[in-house]
Formats: sequence, structure tokens, C-alpha cells
Amino acid sequence: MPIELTASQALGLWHGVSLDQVRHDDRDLTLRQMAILLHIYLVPPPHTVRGLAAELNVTKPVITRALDTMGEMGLVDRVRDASDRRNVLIKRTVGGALYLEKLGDRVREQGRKL
Amino acid sequence: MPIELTASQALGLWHGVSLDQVRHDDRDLTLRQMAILLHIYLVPPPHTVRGLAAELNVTKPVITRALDTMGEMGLVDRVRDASDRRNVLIKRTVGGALYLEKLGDRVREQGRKL
DNA sequence: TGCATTCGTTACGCCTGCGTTCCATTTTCC
DNA sequence: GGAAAATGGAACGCAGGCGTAACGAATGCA
Repeated sequence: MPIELTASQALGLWHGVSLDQVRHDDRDLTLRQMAILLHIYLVPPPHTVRGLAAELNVTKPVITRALDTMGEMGLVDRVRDASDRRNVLIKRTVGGALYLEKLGDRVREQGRKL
Repeated sequence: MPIELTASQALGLWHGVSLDQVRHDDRDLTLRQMAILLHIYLVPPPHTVRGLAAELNVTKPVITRALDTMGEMGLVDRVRDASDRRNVLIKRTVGGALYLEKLGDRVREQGRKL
């Protein structure tokens, strides 16, 4: 179900959410970290470091470090793949789900304000 | 004219735009820089360093540095206020307008894909 | 005229993310 | 078994943003 936005609405929405996020500054994620987090939660598993790097068009260490940071924040979790122990599977957490739930609310709220 | 989004649509939209932005990585702005840029272009002038700092709930040097960076990118411009020479007025540029136009297109495109 | 106030900027030390390169572990293939 | 490939991570130096604390310039006010 497509959403049709005017140019003004599109930028207004992005503005409102960014502003809200900056003002309340809970934990600010890099745009890259945000993209990684959303990818993990919105795209069906499994997710590996290599796969994410390819998907986002960034280098592997970028993913590793993002997982370090977001792991400490409790937003994601890492588990060794039992069937191929070279792989690391990225898993979702309750904290991450809550974080994205709040983000979604922010987007919806700003959408309503347009 | 409010836009009603489901939770899934809201996150999907944010995901798509973030992903697109990361992948094409022209120039990546901090969330703060993004919020400042959008504020300058969407809220009626005049804009001062002090005003933006208060509006975004950040310190003054944050604004100064963001203007330095985005100024070098050609996204904003600074002009001394003639009537009160302590003030600096932040001006829009063609480059900034083009940048935000692209961002708006990205948001609209992702909205259509929902 | 003096002096306090306001405004934007700069200086400092710190922290974090970045790309490149290299490495240990594990798997695959012969 | 042993060589080669694949995977995630660590080490290195670099660049840039951060908060705090100062500063010079401009203004207002007694």
C-alpha cells in the first residue's frame, strides 16, 4: 500500500523525526548503525557480518564495530553459528525491539502532524 | 493533511531511506547536522547560532562546527548581521537546496514502495 | 565614558568511527 | 592428512565530533 507524499511532506517528516531524535538524544546512532539495526530487524534472518557488509556496501570492520557498539547498548546480540563456526549470527534483543518501536512511534507521530 | 502510517510502514520507510543514503554515501551528515540543515531550510529565517542551539537543545559550539563542516560542503552560508554585528545569519545555498531535494525524493520514493 | 552582557568562535583533551592490513579459526577440497 | 579459501576480529594511525572553558568583538546601560 504505497504512500504518496509531496516534497514538502517528505522533508517535513524527516525534519520532525530528526529534530525529535536530536532533542531527546537518548542514544544517538550513526546513520550507518541505524541502517544496520533496521536491516537486522526488518529483513528475515539469518544475518552475518559478511552479508550485512555486502548488503550495505560497507567494509566488514564497519559491521563488527557497529555490532560492538550496539551490543553494549543491548540493541543486538551475537551468536556463533553452530553449523559453520566461522559465521556469527546476529540476533535481535528485547532492547532493540523497544528502541525501534519508539522510533516507529516517532515517525508515525510526525506523519500525523503533517 | 496528516499521513497515517502503520508501525511497519513507518519503520520500513525509515529503513529504506537510511539504507539508500548509506549505500550511496555521497556525503554523510551526522543526525545533528541533518537536523540543523533541515531546520535552516524548513523554518522561516532569520537563523542564528544561538537560536539554533536553543531550538535543537545543543551547545553553541555544536552549531558552529556543524556550520563549518556544512559550509565547506557548500550546503549553507554565513553572513554577519549588519544591524547587530555580533550576530551571524545562516543563509541557504543552491547546493543545500539540491541536497535536500534529493533527500526528499528518496523519502518519497521509499514511501511509494511501501 | 566605563563596565557588564551577549554573541560567535577557538582551544583543549577526549572519545568514537573510519579504512587498511594482518591474523586466528574453521571449513573445503584434493 | 595438508593446502587453500572463507570468516570474523584485532591492531594501527587518522580524521572528526564532542563538552567545557576560555576568548575577542560588539552592544547596551548606568
